[in-house]
Amino acid sequence: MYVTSPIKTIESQITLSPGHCDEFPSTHEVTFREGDNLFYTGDEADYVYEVVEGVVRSSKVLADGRRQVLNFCYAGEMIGLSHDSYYHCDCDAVSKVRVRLHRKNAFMKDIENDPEFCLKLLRKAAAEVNNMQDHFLMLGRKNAVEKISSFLVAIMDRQNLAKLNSVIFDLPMNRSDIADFLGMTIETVSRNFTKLRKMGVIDLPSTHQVRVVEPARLRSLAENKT
Amino acid sequence: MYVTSPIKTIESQITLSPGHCDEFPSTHEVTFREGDNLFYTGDEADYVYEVVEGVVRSSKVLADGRRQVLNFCYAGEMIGLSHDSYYHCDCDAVSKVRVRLHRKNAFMKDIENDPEFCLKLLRKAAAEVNNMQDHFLMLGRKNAVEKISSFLVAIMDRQNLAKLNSVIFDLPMNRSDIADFLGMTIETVSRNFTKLRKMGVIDLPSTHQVRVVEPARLRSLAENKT
DNA sequence: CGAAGTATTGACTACCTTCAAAAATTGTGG
DNA sequence: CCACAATTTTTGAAGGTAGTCAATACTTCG
Repeated sequence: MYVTSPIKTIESQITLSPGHCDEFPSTHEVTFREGDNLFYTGDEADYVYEVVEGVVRSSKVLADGRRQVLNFCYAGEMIGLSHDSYYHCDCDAVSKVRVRLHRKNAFMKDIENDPEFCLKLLRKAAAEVNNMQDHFLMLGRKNAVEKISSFLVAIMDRQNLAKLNSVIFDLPMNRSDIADFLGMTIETVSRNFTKLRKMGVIDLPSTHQVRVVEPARLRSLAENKT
Repeated sequence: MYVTSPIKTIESQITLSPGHCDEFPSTHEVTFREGDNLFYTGDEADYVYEVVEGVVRSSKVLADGRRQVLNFCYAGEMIGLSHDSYYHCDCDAVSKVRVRLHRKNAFMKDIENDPEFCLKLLRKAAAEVNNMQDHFLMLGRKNAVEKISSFLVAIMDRQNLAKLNSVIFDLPMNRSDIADFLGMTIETVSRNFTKLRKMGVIDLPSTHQVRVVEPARLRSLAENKT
């Protein structure tokens, strides 16, 4: 037996479809409002979360409060699969969120009983590692414009908006989330959104919407200085 | 049947022991000299590499030459397990290196035939994702001193030197490698090694050796400003 | 409509980078 | 083993990008 919707991600990014885990009601849905916490670092990792609707944010925080956003999880993705029995990041709702909770016990049993499922997960984990390595390159080596550009390109690619000439999409997260994801400040994020707008590469119909006017140019800005 | 030495890492970090893959001579050893390339981005990923001796470096490079070192692999660790049929990073010998090559076909077969092995790999992948997330925090949010401190602490922990009061160990990689791993320049790396030395936290018997005089202080510097 | 929160813009600062030179280390040939 | 060249590392000085602090504008929500 399989659940209906696709399952994704370890710590938010491993994609598997179709999912497993419902011999019993080992699965149930919960709703969170914007800003609500799903789990904290150190909590017992009893569940694996599958985002059904909305966007969640995972993050780590230093003792003095500096925060790094690790990922934004969209519908169809999973978060909270840990290598041990505790969560290793905080997880919060960026928007109103509906999630399906999978009991970890049942989930792990499914993996053990289905080698193909396990292998698929492993392959997705490797793909995820590769994605994260690209993020390393961005955090470590790209400047502000390149970071913002990369961020927007990544969203386009993730939502299969890559091939369109001009695209408009939502940014459910606020400037603070973006800043903490890209390793910069909200001011620098804002300044560089403005910069891209003034360059004519993007337009900002509202603070939570982006129209990419010149996708090709944005893509080249994401990698090189121009 | 199992190979004798422990196997580690997907893209260098997933640890499994004991390893598999030797029903046939699907495994053989090769030696590389310092600076030699093991594989490049885009090469056919025919082998999974297990480091037996020495240290290898994986990295990604932007079009204009900016480089991000992704990881340093020590003896017992593996690199080159890709989610598809190509490598996604460059891999080079930091020192003289002996590696055991595992044919990918055989390796994958082993995974398929041994659910326990696969699950172990998956768990290690999740642990690795968590490690990489900590690296996100470092690249995105830590300053120069904190980066150098974190780097040294990570090496100590990796080599189980954590509990000693004063430790001395080798740094096989050069300043340029460290800079590209931590997302800074060689000058900043050098200046901050000097800074930590002048603070009395570490000593530098040679450019490729570090003595940690005050491990506890180094550890606190790795996370907070002091 | 007013208050609170978020985003943008501006002025100034700081940290890291860049450019440059000196010092130290490594490698090579006599 | 030493001398010299090449490379790497360290140190110095100047400059730039992003950060900080502060004020204004915009949005959201009661």
